[in-house]
Amino acid sequence: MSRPPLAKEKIIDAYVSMLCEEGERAATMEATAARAGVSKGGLLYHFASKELLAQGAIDGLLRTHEEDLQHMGSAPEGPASYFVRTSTVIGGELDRYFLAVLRLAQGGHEPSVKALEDVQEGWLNLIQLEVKDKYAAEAIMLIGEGLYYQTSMPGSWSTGTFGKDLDHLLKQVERLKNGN
Amino acid sequence: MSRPPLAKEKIIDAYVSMLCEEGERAATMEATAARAGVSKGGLLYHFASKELLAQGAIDGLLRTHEEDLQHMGSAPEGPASYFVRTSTVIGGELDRYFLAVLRLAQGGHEPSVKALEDVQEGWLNLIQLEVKDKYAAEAIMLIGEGLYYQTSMPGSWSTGTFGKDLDHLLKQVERLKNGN
DNA sequence: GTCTATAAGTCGATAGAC
DNA sequence: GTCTATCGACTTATAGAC
Repeated sequence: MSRPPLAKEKIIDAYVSMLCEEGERAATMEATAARAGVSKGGLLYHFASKELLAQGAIDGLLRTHEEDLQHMGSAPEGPASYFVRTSTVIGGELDRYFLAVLRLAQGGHEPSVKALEDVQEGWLNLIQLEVKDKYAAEAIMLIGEGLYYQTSMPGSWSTGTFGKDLDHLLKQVERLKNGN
Repeated sequence: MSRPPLAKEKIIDAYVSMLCEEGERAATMEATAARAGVSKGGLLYHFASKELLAQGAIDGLLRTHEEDLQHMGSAPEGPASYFVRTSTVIGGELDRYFLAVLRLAQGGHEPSVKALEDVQEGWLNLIQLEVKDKYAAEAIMLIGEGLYYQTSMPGSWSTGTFGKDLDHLLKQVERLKNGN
């Protein structure tokens, strides 16, 4: 896990951080290089184009997403509650990659849109294993996505209206889980 | 309502359309001028900076949002269902302004983030008049925002997974509205 | 009011020294 | 591997003709 040259990881980390904290427009190759502590030419040795840099962020998302599905599938509270609960907690490795790729997707980057669709499908499949009512499962998915919509607002890292009411929100999820 | 010079409206309309259809990055002043049928210099006579152009889009959002609150408050189905239902219907004047300002906000534009917070607060207040349970109202808001999260994906204009299941989704909203 | 021309700066990417 | 230097394209904004 720590074999590849250190510089590559530092660059991806800097790129993802800039996407999360300052948006896609600010995440230029020059700014990324400066934050990673290398020169622009040094960055381009490891990532020959901006497209390859974006692909690096997508790879990180898919890798951490697979790990997350393991945790979600074996969570004592069940996949649905696990999903909604972790939708509000920003700061983990998966969240950082997710938000970074979300920013790329919202900027029109097609491979990022595709990656997010795959991630979303993985979540929905697990939730539907627990919540048999298809439309209740979809409503729960939308609540989680609504929370991501909020955290995707620049400057509002985990300061959303709903973060502090998480326990009450999970009760609403319980009501959706238990059919009429 | 139709007093101000026609060119200004054409320019705002072109700017909003480009934000919606091709994203923030493509909505340059040059491209906006071309789409509005004026030259770059002609555009800058009406909007002296890109910031003022963005403010024009925000003004359009706040104006149409006030009109929407009237409809939402007097909707026979109630504000909550009206809100979720109209979250999936893209194409109206408000939706265009909302999506345009959302793109600006996601690009890090602070005045747009502030405007969206105000719009969101207006919606939540109306929903809470109907749905007394505060947390049920918040869950309904999140479902609507989850739908907006999907429509905010470039290239997926109203082709989301949930658009065709709207009737079933509204039944889930009904369950949240009627307390336990 | 609307245009052309251009200034001034930034972006991604290349070339070549060390 | 990492750097400096620089190119060509693009973006916002200004100046001034009509």
